[in-house]
Amino acid sequence: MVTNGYRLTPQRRQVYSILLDKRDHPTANEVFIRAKQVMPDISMATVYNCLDALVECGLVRQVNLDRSATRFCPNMEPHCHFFCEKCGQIYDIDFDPQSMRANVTIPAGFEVAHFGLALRGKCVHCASVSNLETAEEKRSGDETPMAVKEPVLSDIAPRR
Amino acid sequence: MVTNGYRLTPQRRQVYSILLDKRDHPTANEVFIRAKQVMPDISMATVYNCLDALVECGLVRQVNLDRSATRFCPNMEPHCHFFCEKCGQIYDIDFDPQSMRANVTIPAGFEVAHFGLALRGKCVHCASVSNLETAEEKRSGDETPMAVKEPVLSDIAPRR
DNA sequence: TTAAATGCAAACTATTTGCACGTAA
DNA sequence: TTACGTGCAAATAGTTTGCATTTAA
Repeated sequence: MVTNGYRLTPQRRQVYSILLDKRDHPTANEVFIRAKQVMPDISMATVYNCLDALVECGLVRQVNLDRSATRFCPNMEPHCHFFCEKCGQIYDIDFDPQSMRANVTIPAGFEVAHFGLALRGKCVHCASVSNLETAEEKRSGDETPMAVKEPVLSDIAPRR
Repeated sequence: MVTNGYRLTPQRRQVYSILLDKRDHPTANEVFIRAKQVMPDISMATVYNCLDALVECGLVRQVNLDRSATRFCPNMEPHCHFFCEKCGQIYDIDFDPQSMRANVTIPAGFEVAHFGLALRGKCVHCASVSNLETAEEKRSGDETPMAVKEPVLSDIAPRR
């Protein structure tokens, strides 16, 4: 019998279960490492295949926030991602796509399938740490300041 | 004299001017190809260096929408990106980050530096084309339907 | 004068592909 | 039974790095 569809293989179960387990937005490589602990013979190609299948099936989302590796998220509830620029952690944050939609005027003829909101900044932990550091610097006052780059390129002008 | 900052080199001018020219969200490689036409000796490493410098200076944004190469955008006005899943084109769309912000409840202690909204779907052009195709199929009715993947993985369950 | 930028090549990381074999449906 | 999935290895992207030389400030 031709199923003409995705098959439920042990590898796909395993990969999905790994994503559901810690929900820490792992990269394909991290999934691979965790999967190997249970299925020593699994290959990277299979991990990508499984992840892609899960995405296609609408069970998993891809998260692309910067130039680094794609991360995977099994949370299909409406939510957005907060990326901590200090520690690299990704956090899920609730939001209402309905009200979001109301704030964007889609040009006529465009068909929107998905809304993706990404926030960047400092997470609770990193924010409190760097606030502490700032406070300490102010108190002691003898910190060698890190070389700060002056954006002199600001006065750049396009060539006529 | 120590400038302690970014230098305004011909290469950086050129790269920035390329981004401003067509505003079509090119990848680093596309910028490289265009730059070579004017500066045959420019290298890929320099293109990345220039792009990164422009980003650091707040003149350019990086756009990461999927697993493919990072794209670069010289539009620093508040806007979001619409990614056409059919043709791959990226469009800038206006939006108001203020009202957006009001719709997301940031957990206590998190410091948000940037809001990034990404939309996916079909652009005007691709939407009209596929609507035409759908209409044709309905009329003729003898189209061999493309093999549709049944997401049988939907009933997947995490291992206990 | 000199720290920063360039060009080149080599290194790396992320992802994809081809193919023989295995297996879910 | 058979189209789809797996594992392995090799191939491709995409991006980064080390280093000798050049250059903006």
